[in-house]
Amino acid sequence: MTDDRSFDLQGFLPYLLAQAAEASSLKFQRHYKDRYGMLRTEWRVLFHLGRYGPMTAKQLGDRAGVHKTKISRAVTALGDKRFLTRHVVADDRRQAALHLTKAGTAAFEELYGAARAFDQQLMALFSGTEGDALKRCLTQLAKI
Amino acid sequence: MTDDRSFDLQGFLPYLLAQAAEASSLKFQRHYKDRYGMLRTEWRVLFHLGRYGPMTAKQLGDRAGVHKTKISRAVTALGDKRFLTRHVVADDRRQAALHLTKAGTAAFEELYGAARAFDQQLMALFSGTEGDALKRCLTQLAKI
DNA sequence: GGATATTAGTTGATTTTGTAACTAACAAGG
DNA sequence: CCTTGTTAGTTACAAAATCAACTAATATCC
Repeated sequence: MTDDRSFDLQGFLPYLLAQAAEASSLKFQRHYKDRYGMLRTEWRVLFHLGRYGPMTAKQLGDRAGVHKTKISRAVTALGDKRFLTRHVVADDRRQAALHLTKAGTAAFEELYGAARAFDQQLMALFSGTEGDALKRCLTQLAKI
Repeated sequence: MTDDRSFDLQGFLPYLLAQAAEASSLKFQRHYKDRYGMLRTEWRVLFHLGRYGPMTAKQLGDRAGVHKTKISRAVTALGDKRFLTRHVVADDRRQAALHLTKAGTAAFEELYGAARAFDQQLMALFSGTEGDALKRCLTQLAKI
C-alpha cells in the first residue's frame, strides 16, 4: 500500500453514495412529507400497497426489506391518516391484510406520479446509457 | 403522463441510492464502530483532521457539509476518546483549533487505509470506465 | 464607548430509529 | 390435548438525529 494522501472523502464511494442519497431524498421528501406529513417508511409502505395491492405487514416487510417494527409504526401512522384499513385474515388471526382507502389510493396516485417525474428529472442529468449503467451499479451495490 | 404501472421502487433512483448507501455504510461501519466505537460523524471529523490538518469546528462543518451541532457532539466524543485536543485561537477566543493526538492520528491512519481498501474492493465490482462514470454521476447527484 | 448584530460553539427538548422483549395465535410432536 | 416451538405484530426502552434556544466572544455602527 502506498503512503500518499491523494485519496479523499470525495473519492470514497460510501461517502459519495451517502451524499447523493441524502440530496435526492431531501428533495423528494417535499412530496410526501410537506404535503402529507409522511415519513419515508410510510411512503414506501404506501407505494408497495398501491403498486402491488393489499398484503400483510409481513409480506410488506419481506418485499421492501424493512424491519417489522418500522412497518408496524408506518402502518399505524397511515391508519391514523385514514390511508389504509386492516382486515384480519380469516384463517390466521395473527395476520391482517392492509388495504388502501380511497384517500390512500389518491395519495398513492399523486406520489407515484411525482416519483416518476422526479426520477425522470434526475435521469435527465445523464445520457441514456450512462443512467442505465448507474442504476445497474447501484443495484449491485445494494446487494453487497 | 401514461397510466401504466410499470414503474417500480427498484427503478426509482432515490430508492436505489438509499439502498446502496445504506449497504455500503453498514459494511464499512465495522471499521470505525466495532473497532473504535465511533459514530459516522466522528469518523468523518477524524478523516478531515487527519487528511487536511488542524482546523476549527466551523471550518470542519463548512468543508464536510455537516451541521455544527453534529460537529460539536462528534468533537466532544473524539475528545473523550483522547483522539483530539482543542487549542483556543489566541485572537478569537470563540474558536478552537482541533488537533489530533498521537492516538487520534494512529486511528486515522488505520481507518484511512481501511477506507482505501474498501473503496478498491467496491470499485472492483465494476470496470474502470464504469466505476469512474459511477463516481461522476454520484458527484453530480450530490449537488442536486 | 455603548447598544445592536453576528458568529462559534454548546445544550436541551423533541422526534425518529434501532434493539430487545413481549403477547397472541398457530403448528408440530408426542 | 398438551407441551414446545414458531410466527405476526406490538410495545418498551435505549441510541441517535433534528431543531431551537442559549452563552460567550467578537464585530459593527452610531
